[in-house]
Amino acid sequence: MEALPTQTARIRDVAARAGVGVATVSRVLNGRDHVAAATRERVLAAIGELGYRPSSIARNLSLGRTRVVGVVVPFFTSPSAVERVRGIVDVLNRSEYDLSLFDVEAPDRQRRAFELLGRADRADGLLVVSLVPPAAAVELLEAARIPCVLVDAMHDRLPHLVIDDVGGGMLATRHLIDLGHERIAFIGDKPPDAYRFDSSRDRTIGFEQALREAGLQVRDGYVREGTPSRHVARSIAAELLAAGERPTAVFAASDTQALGVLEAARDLGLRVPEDLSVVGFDDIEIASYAGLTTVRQPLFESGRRGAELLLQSLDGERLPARKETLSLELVVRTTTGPPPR
Amino acid sequence: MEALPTQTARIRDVAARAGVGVATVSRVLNGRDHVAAATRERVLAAIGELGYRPSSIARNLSLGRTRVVGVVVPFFTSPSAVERVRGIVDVLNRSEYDLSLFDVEAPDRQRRAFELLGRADRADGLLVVSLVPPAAAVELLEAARIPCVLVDAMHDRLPHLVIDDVGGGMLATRHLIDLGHERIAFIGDKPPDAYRFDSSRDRTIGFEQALREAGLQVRDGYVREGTPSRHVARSIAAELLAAGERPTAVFAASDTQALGVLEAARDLGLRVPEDLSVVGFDDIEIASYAGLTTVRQPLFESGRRGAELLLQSLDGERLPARKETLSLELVVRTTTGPPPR
DNA sequence: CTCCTGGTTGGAACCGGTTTCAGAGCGTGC
DNA sequence: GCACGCTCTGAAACCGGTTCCAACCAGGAG
Repeated sequence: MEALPTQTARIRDVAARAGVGVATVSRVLNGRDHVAAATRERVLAAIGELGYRPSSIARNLSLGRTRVVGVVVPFFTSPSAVERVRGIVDVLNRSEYDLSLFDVEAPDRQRRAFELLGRADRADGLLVVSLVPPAAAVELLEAARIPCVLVDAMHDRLPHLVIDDVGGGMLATRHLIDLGHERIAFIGDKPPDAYRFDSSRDRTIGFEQALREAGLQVRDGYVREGTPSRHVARSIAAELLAAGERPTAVFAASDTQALGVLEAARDLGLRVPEDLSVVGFDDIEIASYAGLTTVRQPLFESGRRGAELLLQSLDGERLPARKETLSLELVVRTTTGPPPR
Repeated sequence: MEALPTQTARIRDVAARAGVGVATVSRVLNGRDHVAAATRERVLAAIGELGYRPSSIARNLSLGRTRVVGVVVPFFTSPSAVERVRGIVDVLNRSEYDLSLFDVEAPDRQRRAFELLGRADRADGLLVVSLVPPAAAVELLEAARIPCVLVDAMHDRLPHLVIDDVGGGMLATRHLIDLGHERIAFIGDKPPDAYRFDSSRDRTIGFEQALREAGLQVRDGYVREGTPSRHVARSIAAELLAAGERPTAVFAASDTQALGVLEAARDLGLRVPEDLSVVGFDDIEIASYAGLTTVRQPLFESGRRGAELLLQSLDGERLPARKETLSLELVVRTTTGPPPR
């Protein structure tokens, strides 16, 4: 009967017990060749008897790696960021890497996080979601040879995954135009601080371009900017819909904001889609519940793909600092229809 | 003009450059006493010139800590788990600890994750969300002196945070009874596998108890069990509502399921709350959008509190393996009203 | 002037693994 | 029967920090 080891066993304890050297134990642990079957048995027995578990900290130091992938993400703000993280988790789970979550939210927290990004000795590679790392951080990363992939952000020195926001904006807007709408409003975001990736602006551009191509004009006050929150979108929409000549359709830069628009419509007793059509962007989980017509972007897939690229890079492959564009799809549900006559 | 260091500088390079010993550099790095001001200046200068950043891996080995908190969570399944993680992130962000996310989903992944939990050499402490660690894992944790706090799960040897599910079930049910409902149905979950925490059952118990106290009977076929998903709840509700004497109110074990019930009602052309009242549980973000009456449980707060407890424990405090119960609150919105006459 | 005290300092041991390298043992080809 | 080559093995160096401990130094007390 073994007494339970009060102190954790080390590799040399195992070696002593098995009557071999530490090198041999290490070879057994790592499934290396050149260990006689009998020896391997003895080592395994010793490991079992001592309840030995190798210290990954020590292993990491020796190997010079952390076996950690850092995920830098504005975790709090958007449901879509969470969905991307899900994709990342899905891939990393099958790999040898752990996932370390670095949330960035408040401006000062953000700065801290990018210092973290400098102190990247805590991760072998970085996935940055919806954020643009400052130049200094990129240089540090390069100097330290820490691979980094951007998801939903752009950078000419790093591989990155984006969608065609302009095209998406056009997709949504054309759908409304095809239905016969002429008074179409857009609700997007104010340009964020320098570190946040501004996809709303490109969607605005797509919106305006589609209108122009159809020979329609962008009406005064029909392009509004707020924050990504539902509540703000709701009050902006309330204003917009209370106006004399109100729009017959609203395109929102995100599903979250589109929900705010739907709330405003409900408040005013407007029927959707009879009195008002609404299109969102993202296709987050709730969109299907709300019956929201939206531009679907592959959130989960973007996380998956980003993680795959990073793993390749961690595997020694040299990734070009290339843009990869994921495809969009219009999902028509029940919040859009012909304009009222 | 310094050439950029092609190889990362080590502490002994800094020491050499500053003309001091490594011990002194270490003292400066860690803000220790017993370093003369002039010496400190020289060391700091050398650090700056070499662009030195200490290796946290080496530091961890030396200190015997990882400075990582592991969060074990079924990240994929429920929006409520994400909200709890948000609370955890919020606390950990202000601490010196990094957060490592261990997702568990598929049954086999689950087993792997609890092996992970055994290989807890990757974290100094563990937060387990909505999961009950198997006995073997708990023993390992105790042997390895890894503190562990459970959030939304129960265990008599570990500190844990729960809500009063029975009470919550009663809260929701009494609300419906007070409105005059007598034919009230419940949609919950099938008992999950052994590792998942079963809160649905206690909510059922509360439901039945409230009915009994009001002198009402639990009708045949009015207690249904499915999965936590919206779609399954929707089809169960569809069945329930198509029956001859359909319920006038439904209490769902989660908001997600309640949304499924609302969909089913919409499909059948039933008005809510005129024809049917619906109550959920959790108060997730979308609940307010849907106007769902629900039992609010402090999801974010549970994460915060769990993380705080763990940090205390990591700080050397000895936590009792005590249950801590968070309070519930009925949030009345627009999906409940008096029954149709 | 000597002794003592307390602040500074650096050498070396240590954390727990991996890996290099040289050597031991043994079978085989000639 | 001998040299060669292959497999198996362990001592020791190494990864890059922290910290113990002894030594050094300066200033104040006696």
